[in-house]
Amino acid sequence: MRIGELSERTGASRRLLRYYEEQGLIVAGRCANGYRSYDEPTVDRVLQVRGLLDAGLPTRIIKQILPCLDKPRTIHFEHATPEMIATLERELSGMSERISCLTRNRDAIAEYLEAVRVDR
DNA sequence: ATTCTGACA
DNA sequence: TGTCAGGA
Repeated sequence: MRIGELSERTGASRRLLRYYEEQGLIVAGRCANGYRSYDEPTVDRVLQVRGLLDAGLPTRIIKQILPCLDKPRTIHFEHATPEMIATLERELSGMSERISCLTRNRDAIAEYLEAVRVDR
């Protein structure tokens, strides 16, 4: 399939799909006319990448654990390398940090909203 | 009509 | 990431 169909099936814009390819997150073949050509499993790959991106993982990290990705919503740790583990552990700490930061802000905002609600 | 690359008021 | 240009 070409980029247009992949875009519709994954929800990622054409621009984004080309960017993912630039970052080495997905692979694309080329047709005689120069158009990018994607195979079926690429759909899941993109969904997988988007999920990781939404989770806050930077593309450079995703690139490293790409060989562990297969079907949607699953990560194959069978192919995990020591470096990969170390990277993910660092990422885990970072995530926890971001989560606590978000939690603090959420609570602060909730409190503010509550105060506003009262005198209204 | 669809995609490509490069670039940024 | 969007979007515009200039081609194919």
